[in-house]
Amino acid sequence: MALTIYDIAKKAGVSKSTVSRVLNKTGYISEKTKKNVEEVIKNNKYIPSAMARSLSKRESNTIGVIIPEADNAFFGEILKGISEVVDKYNMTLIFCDTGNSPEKEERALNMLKEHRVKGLILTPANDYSDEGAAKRLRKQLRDLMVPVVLLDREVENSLWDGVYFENFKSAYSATEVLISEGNKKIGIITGDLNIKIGRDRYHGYLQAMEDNDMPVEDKYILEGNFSTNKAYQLMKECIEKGDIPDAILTCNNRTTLGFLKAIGEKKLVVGRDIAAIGIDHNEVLDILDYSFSYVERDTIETGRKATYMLLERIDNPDEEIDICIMPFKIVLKGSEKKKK
Amino acid sequence: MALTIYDIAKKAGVSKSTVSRVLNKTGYISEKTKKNVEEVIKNNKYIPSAMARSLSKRESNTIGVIIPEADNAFFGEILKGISEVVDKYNMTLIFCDTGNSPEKEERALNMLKEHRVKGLILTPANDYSDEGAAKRLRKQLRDLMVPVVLLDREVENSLWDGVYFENFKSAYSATEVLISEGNKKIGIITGDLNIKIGRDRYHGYLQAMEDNDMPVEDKYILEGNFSTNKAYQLMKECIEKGDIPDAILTCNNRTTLGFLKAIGEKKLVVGRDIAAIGIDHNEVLDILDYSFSYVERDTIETGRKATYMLLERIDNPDEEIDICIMPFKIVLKGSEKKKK
DNA sequence: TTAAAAAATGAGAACGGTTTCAGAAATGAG
DNA sequence: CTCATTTCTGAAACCGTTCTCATTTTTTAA
Repeated sequence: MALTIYDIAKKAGVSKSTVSRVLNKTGYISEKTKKNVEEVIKNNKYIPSAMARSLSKRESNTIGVIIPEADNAFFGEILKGISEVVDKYNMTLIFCDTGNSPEKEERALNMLKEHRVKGLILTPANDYSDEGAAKRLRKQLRDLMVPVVLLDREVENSLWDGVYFENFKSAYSATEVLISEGNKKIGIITGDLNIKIGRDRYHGYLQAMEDNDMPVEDKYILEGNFSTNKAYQLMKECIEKGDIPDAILTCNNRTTLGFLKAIGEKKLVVGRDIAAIGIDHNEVLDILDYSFSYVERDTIETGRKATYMLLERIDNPDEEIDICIMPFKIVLKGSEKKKK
Repeated sequence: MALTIYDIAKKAGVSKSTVSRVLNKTGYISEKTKKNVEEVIKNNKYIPSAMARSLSKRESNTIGVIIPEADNAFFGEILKGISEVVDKYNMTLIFCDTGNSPEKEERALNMLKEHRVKGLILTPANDYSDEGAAKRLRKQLRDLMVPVVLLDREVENSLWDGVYFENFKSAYSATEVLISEGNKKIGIITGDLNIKIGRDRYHGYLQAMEDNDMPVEDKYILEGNFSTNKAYQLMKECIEKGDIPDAILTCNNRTTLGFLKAIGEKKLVVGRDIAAIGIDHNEVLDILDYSFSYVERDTIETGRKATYMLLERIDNPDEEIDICIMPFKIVLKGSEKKKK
């Protein structure tokens, strides 16, 4: 077994109180004993037990992170940002991937509670739009009894801090770009409409259309679910029906890829046969010089921001709820209009 | 503060020993008290403290994972695989991202030791080819005093289990594909040659060339570092010099992208002006129907495998060292030859 | 019926730290 | 030189569990 504080005390010929003082730089200590104890600690490579310490201090130094898909670059980058700040503050990060399953999420929450985490950063498995499920999640979070920062996906009627993106507005703006470029028949491949961010983007599109007196046609509304494959299928069918819109808004990075796949397969060219703009940046498209306009947001920074907010909240539990909306930027690459 | 086992005992009118028995389903207990205690636990939403439990049992249920770049899809997928198995066995995962910095890595190791993790899955920040640094890492790992499974990057002369890829062989095979397609001047954009996997791939290339009596020309050996940008710069310069090889082997996913960027920028077409094959799959290329041949490996499965090996090792500390080499598969898409 | 065995429970030590308290040693003021 | 401070140190309680014993109660066997 690893050495204990008592072993060190014995070797150094002092009491464990003294060792503890050296360890924590607290209270009075003579330079001589300090040096001596430090020596013994170093020689024996003693590292105190975080568990014992937490137990004794009745406070852990750990935060929990629950995300739905680590293998999605979007969340990978967010995790990176979180990890950066957690490391900076010498804290510990317990990681859980739910694979978008609410059951796994519940298990993860219990596990984090067992570990008495100080706080939690959470992207819910889904946003529990069904009120029963949302209620259940809210209850689970309340039972955790620690600060929570929601990330990317809201939980309606919840009282937690959150870092979100401007879903409605970014879709609205992107749609307006398509409109202002003179596209007439403008369609959308939506995200999952069971998820709020999916709905918000869809509504942003609808609103932009309405505000600009553009007709919204059902046949150009392809109801997807944020996956590459669904988007591909929908777009493929759409093309096969022989009636494609002038322009399309794709609602996330994967949807964009599915769209492009269908387009490519049918030998159509974006920016010639169909205009398009997407939400989310696909780094690869730029690298390949594949001109595709998009709505960009800084994911790594988002992870950092969420972590700072959590730490802030841990220190000030009684401040007002803080919601941070990360800005977006529209990057035009030419795909937003059909060149004649 | 959260409830303790003692609170529950009081409410249930029993001793904490009894509550502990109910909690752990151990020892004798009458059906009646059991039901009663369970009731109280449930009503009060009592969740025992993992720290106190670990301390008492002198064993944690936690493993550590250290990877260099969570924002790299490759590691994101690996993390996904690890997380899956960790969850399956109801364990806890402490996550660290080193950003390829040995200093951060050392801090991470200390932190994990503080938490008395049961085991560690590690992709070293670099492989410490410089013997001094390698020695230091080996020492740090030994000091951890728990099982370690290395992932993707070896540490020379270490005595740890590991899950690796067939770096030499896959580069060898990929190079042979280029050779057998009749390409004469075959070049390579290497990975970081300070890292063993970088060297191994490079040596695989060299060996394949030698075994097939192909001349290796310095000017076609572009020494990269696994990054998109470096590969881009190198390839760009190469093209600008006006003497490009017939075929190129790119040594990882990012290198491939950098290569493609340079190629595209210069209006060259892979499979027409230059043949190429890469190590690592870039999902996007397939989606975009961008025919690029590559060496594929199953990353999520690799994460799972590493975790199983770790758990196995934790249970059987004295078995022989286990090294698992994950298989690779060459997927040809046509880019491996120049169509005349 | 009775003694032995089995079942049920609680008391208390232990895990490895921190922290409060009290006493001893050193220092300073008068 | 004495007394009050200040500095230094250790003893012991505590954190929330598990686990070993010991004790009591119940069951079983003879």
